[in-house]
Amino acid sequence: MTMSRCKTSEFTFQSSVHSTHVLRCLDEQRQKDHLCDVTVVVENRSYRAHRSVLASCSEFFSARMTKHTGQGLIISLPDEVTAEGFEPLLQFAYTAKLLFTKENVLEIHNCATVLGFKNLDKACFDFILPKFFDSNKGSSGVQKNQCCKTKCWKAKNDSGLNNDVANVTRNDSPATQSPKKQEAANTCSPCQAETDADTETESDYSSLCPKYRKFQLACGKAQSNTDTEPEDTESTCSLNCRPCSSFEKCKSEDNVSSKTSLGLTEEEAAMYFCCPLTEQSSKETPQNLCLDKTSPQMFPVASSSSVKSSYPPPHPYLPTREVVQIRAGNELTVSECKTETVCPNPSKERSSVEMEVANQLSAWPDTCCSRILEPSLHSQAVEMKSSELRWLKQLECPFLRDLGAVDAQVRCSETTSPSEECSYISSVHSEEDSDSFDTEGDSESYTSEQARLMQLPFSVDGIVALSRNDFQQMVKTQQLTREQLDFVHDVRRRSKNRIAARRCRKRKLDCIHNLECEIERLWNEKEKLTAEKQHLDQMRLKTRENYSVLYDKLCAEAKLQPEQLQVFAKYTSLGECPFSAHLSTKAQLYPCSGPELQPLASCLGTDTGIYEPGTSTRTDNTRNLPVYNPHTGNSKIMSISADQISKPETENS
DNA sequence: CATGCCTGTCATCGA
DNA sequence: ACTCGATGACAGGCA
Repeated sequence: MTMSRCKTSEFTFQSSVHSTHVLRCLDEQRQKDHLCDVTVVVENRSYRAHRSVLASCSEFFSARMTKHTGQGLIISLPDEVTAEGFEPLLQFAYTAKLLFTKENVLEIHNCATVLGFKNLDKACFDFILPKFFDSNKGSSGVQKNQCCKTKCWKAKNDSGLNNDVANVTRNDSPATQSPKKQEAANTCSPCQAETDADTETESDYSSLCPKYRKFQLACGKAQSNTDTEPEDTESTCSLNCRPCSSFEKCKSEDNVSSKTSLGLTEEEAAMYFCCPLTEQSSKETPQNLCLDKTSPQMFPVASSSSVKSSYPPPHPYLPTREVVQIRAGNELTVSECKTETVCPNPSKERSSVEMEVANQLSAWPDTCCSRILEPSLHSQAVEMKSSELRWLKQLECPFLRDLGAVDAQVRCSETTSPSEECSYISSVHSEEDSDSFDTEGDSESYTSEQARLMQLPFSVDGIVALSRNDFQQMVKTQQLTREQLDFVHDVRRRSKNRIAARRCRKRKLDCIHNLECEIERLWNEKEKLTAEKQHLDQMRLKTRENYSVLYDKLCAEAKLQPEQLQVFAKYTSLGECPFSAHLSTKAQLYPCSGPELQPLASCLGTDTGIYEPGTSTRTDNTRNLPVYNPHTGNSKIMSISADQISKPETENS
């Protein structure tokens, strides 16, 4: 009865990389023509692929595949579809990344429309095409340099437009947020997204400290967690607040060449080390700091993934996040990255991120970001490596950083191979995620000021993000004075420690929260058990009463003789016999009671003592005495109450 | 002005 | 020996 109500808690392990891994394997299979079961013919060219992949991406293929189930299916595409347009789409189907240029984007768009490529048309072309081909679009307002909360917040205060934007999003924010948090959330959606991005790695906490994992598990947080990795968050944030005012100029500077020795490309080095903050850039276009209200529907809202847990209930929403990436080539990559996050309002949060993405993307051709798209820099789009990702983080395209995917990938690529990923997401969400940067600005600005005074040849913002080896290598390659060296080390140490302190505090809060959960759970369990005990006690009482009634009836109707009672006692002389509760009294009340009943009562009460009706406590007026059995002629030590002892004596007398 | 909260920093410890 | 992360303690800012 009760056991059926006690369920074992369920936990869910959700891999953040599984889908990517599967997709990559499928792509490899396609390239090796392994397990491919369909041939697509376009303009006399044939492409091998997997039906399931094509069908899942394209309505056209889905319709065609379902009609033909046999092996060796060959599908010829309509004349409108060209190989130039189809190849990137096929690539997209297997990589979630669409590589396109201004020259072929129309062709791709046309093919995507014909083939009904899901999630690509609106998510990509609806706003990319106007940006490429809208001649009315000016180049003003292209600086998308702000990212960190502090600056967003400050910028917002300085800008009426941002206030408007904030008003737009304010309704989306939970009313329970503290003003500070709410402001931060309202100010800059990428910042929120940034914190969401952090949620991918907080699982480290549990691995770092088993006790936290225990608490998280106890509260079922193992699957619903959304913790953060403030380190990357901050480094990301701080790194990006330095817009590159002139890439070409940066490239020409001497320190670039020295940075290339670190394994960075010239562009990376330029991006990384010479991006002096342009005051004007951060001020002149405050509207870019936040949302673009004009593009709220650019991305379709994708379905949320779900997790399950019996206790506590999981977050009911895990919105996806789309990431726009750029590659070090002349192609633009729009990829969809579904990542586990938690936010109060998935659709709205998502839309704000989408708007930000669209907003930022719209500015690319005019910003320094566009420069890296120039064909002269890289002719080939290559896989992102950690160094690339790292310098991508420094680009002035906030959505890159703020969405956190770059961070996550950098982390993954730094710790493992690029394809071998941060293994899982197990995150605990707490509101602390979103307010990590409120007062950071002052410290950062002070540090920056100091760095300026020290005349460092690079930005101190980046040194925290560097790995140990990179940092040491960078320090070696730089001709730093003793003071500069100390300062750099000091900054790095303090930044690291600052981040560690945040993590530590967050863990502590999580731990407290989990303990509160545990307490609440245990209280509920205790109340439940108490109620159950009371119920069982009542049941027992009722049962005893029923037996009592039965016994009364039996004795009254049967009118047992003493010998019969002896026999009855013999066969019912069990400790657990419910009659035992009444024998001490019944023996005195009924006519059949008498000295003969003594063995019966004694017998029934031997093992468990004499019990009072309705109670489970043994009365203390019992004594162990030898009782003579007339039938057997033997004496037996039995526990007999004082009442039963005195009764025969009075009767005998 | 006192208080509590948040954050950065330092010192220390253990890995 | 050195680095790094975690964490307690302390101080300062802020509401």
